[in-house]
Amino acid sequence: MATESSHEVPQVVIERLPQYLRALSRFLEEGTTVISSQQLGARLQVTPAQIRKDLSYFGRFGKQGRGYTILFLVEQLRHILGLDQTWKVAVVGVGRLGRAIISYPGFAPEGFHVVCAFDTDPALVGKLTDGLTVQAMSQMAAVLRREDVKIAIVAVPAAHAQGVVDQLVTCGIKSILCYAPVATQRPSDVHISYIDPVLALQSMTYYLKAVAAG
Amino acid sequence: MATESSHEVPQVVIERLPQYLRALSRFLEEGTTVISSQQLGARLQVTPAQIRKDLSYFGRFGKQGRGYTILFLVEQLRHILGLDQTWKVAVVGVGRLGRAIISYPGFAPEGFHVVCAFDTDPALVGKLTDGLTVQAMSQMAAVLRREDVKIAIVAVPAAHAQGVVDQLVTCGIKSILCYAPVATQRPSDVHISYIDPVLALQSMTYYLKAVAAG
DNA sequence: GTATGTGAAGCACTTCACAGCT
DNA sequence: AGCTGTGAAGTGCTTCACATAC
Repeated sequence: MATESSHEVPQVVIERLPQYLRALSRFLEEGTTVISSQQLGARLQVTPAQIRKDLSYFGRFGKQGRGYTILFLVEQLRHILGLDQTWKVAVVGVGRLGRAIISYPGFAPEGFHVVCAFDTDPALVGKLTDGLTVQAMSQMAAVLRREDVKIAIVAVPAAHAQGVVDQLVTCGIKSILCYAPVATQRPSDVHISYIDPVLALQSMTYYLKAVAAG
Repeated sequence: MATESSHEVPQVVIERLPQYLRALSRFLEEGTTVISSQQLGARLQVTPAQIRKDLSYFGRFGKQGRGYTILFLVEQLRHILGLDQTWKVAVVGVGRLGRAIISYPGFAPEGFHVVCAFDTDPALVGKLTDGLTVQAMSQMAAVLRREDVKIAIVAVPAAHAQGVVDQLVTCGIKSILCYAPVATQRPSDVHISYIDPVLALQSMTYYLKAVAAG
């Protein structure tokens, strides 16, 4: 009971669970109520064994001979991932990209609510953006604590990203979604995911080039 | 000479090369001309052995006792990745997100040029968006061929993504960057990368939840 | 002395294959 | 008959450690 089991579940597994969840929700909408690992895997292009093994890290959710009751499995996955609650999110950087993130309609339905926004630019501070008042960076520590924000989205220029990450870490933030195109240093207990379309394109050209040469 | 060596280099390696390239470019800008795998790894939080191994798939680019001449290594990596040329890109879906992608200033400096945009909405077709005229989906096959476009960015609603991917595959497109939140079916020789902030957030909450409980 | 390049060892994730339940 | 859950086997990526080169 001393150590949490967090590290026994491979991170790749944790990254697949939200995909399972999303696909299962769609099956539900389509009227399916029970599903096999076979069927789910076909939709997601994952092997059935992979799905069963992934789920087995957390319990026994299926019925042999039948499959999984989708509604039940969805509930379980939402609980495992901590998605049976809402999460407050802060956006740092309210330029073109930051504004797009703030007004992106895909977060709220999934339980992620942007509740505050920060920027260094005095010309932006105090302005309303989609119902949010942009606040000064100096306010950040106090606001994050008061609002109990646990997740930050970084949308500042590359040159400022490291500084912003440092500040967020100081504020006790452990989860960051970073849109800035730079690898940032941080303590090992801070999770950062990067959204980086240019990196994605730059890997794809390797395969295009190879095909063209073949 | 029969089989291309594409499959001998692990995909994870290909995904790291653009990161190396970006970090190296920054070192160059800072005035560094020679670097060790140790120094590069420290910046990217990758082990030196990993970097040396990754590079060894493609040749010997360093000098023992010294390290790597950055300018030379950058050139080599750009060539390996096929980044020593420009690539034309098509955007499919010109809603809010599609417009943001078209006007994103980060692609062109890296050699990715959005040269055409498509949408089903007759109200959008013919309109100018950042210098591009939105075209009807029916034009797609002809335009992609004429312009020699090899990469497509999908920015349509989830419900239409599969259909669009199917059309792109029919057009011979092998590389797709997909912003729609759905896993799409496709032939194994078609590469799709997903940009999906919600999935990223949904994995992060697992660790937040675990910390809160511990 | 310093840092690369690389077989070999180590580790982690994936797939197999089958016992067990429905 | 069908499908899950899971040890065991298989695969592939990462790290080690050292010969080699400067």
